[in-house]
Amino acid sequence: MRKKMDEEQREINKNNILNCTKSIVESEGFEGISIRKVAKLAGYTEGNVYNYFDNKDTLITELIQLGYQQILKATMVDLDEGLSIEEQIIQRFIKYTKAALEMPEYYKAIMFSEDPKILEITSVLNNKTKDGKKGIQKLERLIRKGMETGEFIEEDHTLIARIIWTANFGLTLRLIIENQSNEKEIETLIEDQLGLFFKGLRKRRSENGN
Amino acid sequence: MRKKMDEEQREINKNNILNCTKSIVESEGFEGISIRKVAKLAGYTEGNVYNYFDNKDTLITELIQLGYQQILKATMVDLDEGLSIEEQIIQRFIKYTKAALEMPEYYKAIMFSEDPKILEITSVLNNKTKDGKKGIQKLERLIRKGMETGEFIEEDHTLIARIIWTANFGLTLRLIIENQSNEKEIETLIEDQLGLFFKGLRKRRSENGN
Amino acid sequence: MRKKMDEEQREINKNNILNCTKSIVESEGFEGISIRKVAKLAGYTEGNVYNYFDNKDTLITELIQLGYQQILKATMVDLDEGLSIEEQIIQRFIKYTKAALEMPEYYKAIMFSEDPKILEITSVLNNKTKDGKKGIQKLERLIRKGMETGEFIEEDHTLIARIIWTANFGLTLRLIIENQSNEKEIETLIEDQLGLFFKGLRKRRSENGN
Amino acid sequence: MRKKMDEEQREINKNNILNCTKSIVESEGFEGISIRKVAKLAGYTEGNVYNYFDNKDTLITELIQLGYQQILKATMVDLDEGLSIEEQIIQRFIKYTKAALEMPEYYKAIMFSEDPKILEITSVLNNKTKDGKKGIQKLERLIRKGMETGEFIEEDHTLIARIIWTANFGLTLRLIIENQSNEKEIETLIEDQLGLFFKGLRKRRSENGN
DNA sequence: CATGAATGAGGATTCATTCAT
DNA sequence: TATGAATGAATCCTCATTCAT
Repeated sequence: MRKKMDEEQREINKNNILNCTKSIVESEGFEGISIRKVAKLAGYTEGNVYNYFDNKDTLITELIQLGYQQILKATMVDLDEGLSIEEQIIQRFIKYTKAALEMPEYYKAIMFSEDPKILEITSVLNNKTKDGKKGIQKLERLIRKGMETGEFIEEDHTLIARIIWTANFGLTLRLIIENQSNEKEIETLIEDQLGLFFKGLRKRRSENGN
Repeated sequence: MRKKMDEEQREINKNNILNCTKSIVESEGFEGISIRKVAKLAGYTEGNVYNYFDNKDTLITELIQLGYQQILKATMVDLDEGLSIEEQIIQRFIKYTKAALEMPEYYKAIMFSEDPKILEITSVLNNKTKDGKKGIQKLERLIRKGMETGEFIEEDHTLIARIIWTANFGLTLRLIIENQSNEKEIETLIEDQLGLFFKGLRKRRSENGN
Repeated sequence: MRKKMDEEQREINKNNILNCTKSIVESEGFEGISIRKVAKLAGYTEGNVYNYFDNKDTLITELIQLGYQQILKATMVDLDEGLSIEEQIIQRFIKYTKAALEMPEYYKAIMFSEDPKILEITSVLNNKTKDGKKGIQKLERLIRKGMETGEFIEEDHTLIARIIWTANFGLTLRLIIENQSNEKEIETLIEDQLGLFFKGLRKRRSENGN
Repeated sequence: MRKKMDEEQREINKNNILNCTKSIVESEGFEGISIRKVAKLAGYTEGNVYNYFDNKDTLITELIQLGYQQILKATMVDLDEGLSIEEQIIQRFIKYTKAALEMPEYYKAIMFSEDPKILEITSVLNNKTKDGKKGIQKLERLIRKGMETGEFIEEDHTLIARIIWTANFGLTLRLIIENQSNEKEIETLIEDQLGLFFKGLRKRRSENGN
């Protein structure tokens, strides 16, 4: 019982540290992280931080993993029923991008990490990684489904997923870097980019069964 | 006359410093830059670097500007004659991406800079910026031309340029971050991504009204 | 009865800690000792170590005492019968030196400690110390015996013991520091050094008065 | 001219730092050295120490080299003429040991360093090192000379030198560690130890040219 | 007895920048 | 122009020890 309390308290403290670190990242960028600042902001002694994280690197790694989960959670929310595959994909990307824009520095850091542990989650051009956790696999499945239902033309669904994902990734980054924040414009841009893709993907009647 | 020599020499020295900084960036990443290292590598004393650059920030800003020019130069090379607009665009993006992949750390730094001076050059979603220096403007012009010649359907050429540019940007970054280096694969990915866009852009006979 | 168990357990735990510390010393040197590392290696928590040792210093002192006993034990092993005093001394020194060379860092630490408690055991040039624990006293006795049996010339046996002991001490240390490990060479060096001494100590017929 | 001044000043500053470090060593032992303390004692900023020494290690290495030179200088002083080889050796060892006893902590550190650069100078059991600098080579030469002049019996002079050197080394260390400081006693001990060796080395008439 | 969080000081090192020369 | 010593603050990290639980 006591043990459980302690475990809980520990978890709370770790999260406290992580959240403080996150707020540093958002205000000063990722390179602004220092154990000093983190400790001060979290109300701990510098040394004590090391009771929760072995070193700066593992702190950062955990921070990034946490951030990625937050973005995924925001993306994986339930959608309206009855949407076409195309519409589902668009809705998901809009949610994803908006979540990213709410923690821009953080998102950049996650997506730029070359830490193998992080790349296992974030990589997109690489199929050597475990399944399940990765966002692009959801997209892949949707695209395959669209091909099966005849909504899309037959193509290499892995390739298509990569093409679309990276495109939205680039757009999201430019939105962050160029500090665009008009919600409507953002949605439009995403829709237009995806729309242009889908125009090439949609099965038209003339290609149909005749 | 002597004055002129001095000016020239000064320019040479500045470039020397910039190039040395660039090589540090490629080997140690952008955060690896320090005046100490730059000075040592360039064969100057620490203090003397400050005779050429006010401070570290201006050095970095100039460095980024230089890097962008180098990438643009590699992109703006002459192409074979007789290429369709679509082919021209694809060729340019392949060249651009390859140039970026040859200086990956550098490229990331350029594209991630939020320094206003740099953004003036690199921004893509923003039309408040100056004329001809920017790469996306060349793309815009090509797309407009393709619309005028009837190769593409009529659309907002600025928007289309942004959509395509950011897509390739995202792909390029993932190639860098995930450290993909197979030239053939890279070309194929670029071609496939752009190809999917153009599929939706190409004017087909049935849309041709005649 | 229960109390006794506790006492026993306590002793076991202390020895566990001491042995773990010893292994740290051998792998990282004496300055590598930290309560953290000791605790982790011994499977205790940091704080708990303080239930067994008042502080780092007493831990180290006890450690050194333990080490000295181990070396003495290795030295005081039974020898073949029928050896001359000279041969006995040589055999003992070889055993002693080899034992030292098997725990080099540890041996250095023991012999370099200026902690009074340790010096009580290790000192050699000082006669103010207690009785039988000390290695040099065994040597002294052997030399005196050799003088009594007529194997050696009459001399100040305390002085001779010191001379010989320190000589072997210096040799042992150089063997450790210069990392010599060839067993045969080591034995030869010890034998040669002691041999040269004994050459001056042996009673020759011409000095024998008869 | 200016350059020369600067060089000189630099040398002065370096020596200042080295001497301050030396005094820390004598008062707190070798493990007491820290850049913080050195800087404070020398009146510099912590960071500035790094303008003179690349890091703590090189500072220590230079410190040890300096110390060894000081001991050697004290040892290599001119002796009275007309001394026998044996007497010369004894005199040198007395001077050497006294010099060591005047900087005990320092001496220990030098003789215990396993830094290759230092071992090149201090090693005694190893013949792979350059000649000239090393103290034992002087001893070797004297012994060989003693053999050539017929003062000593014929033996392996390298081996004899090692035996004698390590013996005195051990004695010196015990004098330091057990904090013996009576000059007369020290001299006697050294003389007695060497004397016992020489007793076995001296050529006696009966062994002489028979 | 045992836990492990917390402290506070100290460790080496690096850095951008200034300034007298 | 050029030098490089000097500064002062910041970096990450480790440590012995204490103490409430």
